[in-house]
Amino acid sequence: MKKKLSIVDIANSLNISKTTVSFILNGRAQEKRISDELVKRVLQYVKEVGYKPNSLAKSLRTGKSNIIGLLVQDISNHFFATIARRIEDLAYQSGYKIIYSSTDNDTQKTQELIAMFRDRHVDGYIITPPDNIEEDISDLIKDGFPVVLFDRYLPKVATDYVVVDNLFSTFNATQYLIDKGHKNIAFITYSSIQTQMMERLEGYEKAMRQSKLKSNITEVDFHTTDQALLKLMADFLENNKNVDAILFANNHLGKCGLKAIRKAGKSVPGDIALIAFDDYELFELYTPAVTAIAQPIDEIADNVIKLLMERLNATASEQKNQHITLATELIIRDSSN
Amino acid sequence: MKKKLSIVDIANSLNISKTTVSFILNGRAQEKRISDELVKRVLQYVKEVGYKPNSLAKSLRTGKSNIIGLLVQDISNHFFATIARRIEDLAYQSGYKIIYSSTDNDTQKTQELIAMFRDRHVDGYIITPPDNIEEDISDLIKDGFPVVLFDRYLPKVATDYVVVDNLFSTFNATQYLIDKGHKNIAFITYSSIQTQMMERLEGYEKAMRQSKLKSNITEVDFHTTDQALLKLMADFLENNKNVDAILFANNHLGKCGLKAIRKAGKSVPGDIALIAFDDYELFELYTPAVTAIAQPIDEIADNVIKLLMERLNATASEQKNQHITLATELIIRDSSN
DNA sequence: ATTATCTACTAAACCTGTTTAGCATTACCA
DNA sequence: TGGTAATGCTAAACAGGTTTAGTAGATAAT
Repeated sequence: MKKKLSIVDIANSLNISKTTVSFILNGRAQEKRISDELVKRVLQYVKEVGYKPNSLAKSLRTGKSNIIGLLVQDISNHFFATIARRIEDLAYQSGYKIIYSSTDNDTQKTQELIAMFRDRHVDGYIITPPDNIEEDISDLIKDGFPVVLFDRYLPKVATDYVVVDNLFSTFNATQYLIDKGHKNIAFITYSSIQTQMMERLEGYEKAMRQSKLKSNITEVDFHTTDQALLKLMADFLENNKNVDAILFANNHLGKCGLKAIRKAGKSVPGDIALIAFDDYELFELYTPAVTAIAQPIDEIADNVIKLLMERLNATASEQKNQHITLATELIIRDSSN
Repeated sequence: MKKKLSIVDIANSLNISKTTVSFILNGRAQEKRISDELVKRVLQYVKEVGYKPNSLAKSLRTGKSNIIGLLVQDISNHFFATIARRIEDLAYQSGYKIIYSSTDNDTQKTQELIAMFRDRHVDGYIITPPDNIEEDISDLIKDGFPVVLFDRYLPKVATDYVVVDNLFSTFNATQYLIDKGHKNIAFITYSSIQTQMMERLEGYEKAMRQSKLKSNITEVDFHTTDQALLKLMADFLENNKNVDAILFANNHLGKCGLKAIRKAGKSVPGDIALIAFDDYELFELYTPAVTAIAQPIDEIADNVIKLLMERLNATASEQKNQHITLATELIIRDSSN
């Protein structure tokens, strides 16, 4: 195990001060009037021996880390995994690394993770915030850290965010079902006060109201296990035989709903029409395919990174907050019916 | 923005030396003969003001970080995302944080990521190694870092790993197809020299050989885009009309295969029987459901963490390497046929 | 000739912890 | 009573960088 070189080793080998080496490596040679000849000599030597500054020491002194903290609800969920992946790639291209972790929508866990990120001197934050996290995030912002939220936002916290037009999306999807002649359209969602969920609910209700149809809303607890969810869906189908269409508020609910419907031996969209929020390979390949509200995954990731980079590069820390709302696409797959 | 407290602030407030504070906070009070009374006073005060040591400074001095580096092939792939998620949870329970990143099976990217992890003083590594990474991983091991591989291993590198019995899995799956009367069984895989892929191929070939059937193997490049893959699969179906069963070497190939088959208007398993390596919700819900070789995802994660924790806690760095091979399960879903 | 300015660097402080080496006291023992 | 041991704590070095403040010598200006 050959010992790692330090900046002092470099300085000693070249008989110069480590200050000089530091200035040169940080591109401050000109500003510090270090001769071109010496700059060349140092860079050459550093490359030759493969010296890499210890970034812990660097972060300790500068308070910067070139690391972005990414907190998503659940990294094993396809929607978040795909966004995380793209964010990782884009950040990487800008010279930033990503540390990510799942919040599980758990406030305390999220608080701990934020504390850990702060502790590791993360430069910026990308977060899908759980409930009751307003204060922690406000603290981050107050302390000057760039924070970009996505998927949902916090009405009480002024910062950048990227969301989709949830209200219109479910309104539109519900209207689509109504136009196809469905009357008993159910909406299955999580009982949540998060903006995206509230808006999705509202879109559904608005469409139903406009057509003077009766709403049928089921709210389930976020922490329900998959098994319990399946049971719940089965019971729902059993007790709501008149329902001829269901709109699911996210991909996980849609997935479990599909399973339950399949178990119940119902046909889609013959017996019951389905629309799920978030598209999914599953919905595309299911026979017959399930109509879905597709979120623009790449665009979301692109905008999140764009906003964060703007904040990271901003000299004046006082810039306007930007709110980006992207359109979704209703991917109709049951048109044959 | 209230300034963060440092250990010096604590020491000054209590009129004692920071050395003493450090010893107490690190549980070395007894060993260092610090009076119980002072210990109590310090702990009380630290709790009161909410002081948390700066872990960067700590890592810089100790070389330890309580962080584990996790490198998976692709975090947006369901198999890896689920394992990563569980590893994250388990590590968290043992007081470790996870940094993860996707290798994309790209050797250079992986090398850079390993360098970054080293640089951030990661304590241990969990890796699904790409090709030609032997030397970098050997270096890690030589330098005393715990390394656990999974999904595949490197024959030339002596370290812990957790894999599944790939050879038997595909042998068994192929035999199942043969027993059901299929004669023209194709195997679609990536052209890869990675152990898991080689073994899967071998299992297929062995079963075909034993039954004196002719192998039909298609190897595609790992970096083929989804679109190209779809085209490729379509062409395959077009040019192999006699094929009555296909075994896919992983979930992604299986997924694309399904799409192609659906486009070609073929029925499963009527026209063509399918088995995919890795189970997937998609395969379960597809109509009719697709038979799959399910890997024991939880068990893989559990064993990976177990091995890594054993190494991290080992006093004698010279312990035996452990190789764990887990069984898969052939989930038969087309038995009706 | 003296002072001011510029050039090309560098010594030392700093970031925030951990660890080593050691220093007063008091207690114990012959 | 002098020497050793135990007790309870601390000063200073250290990890590996960045940044501040400054210095020595050459050149220019007054």
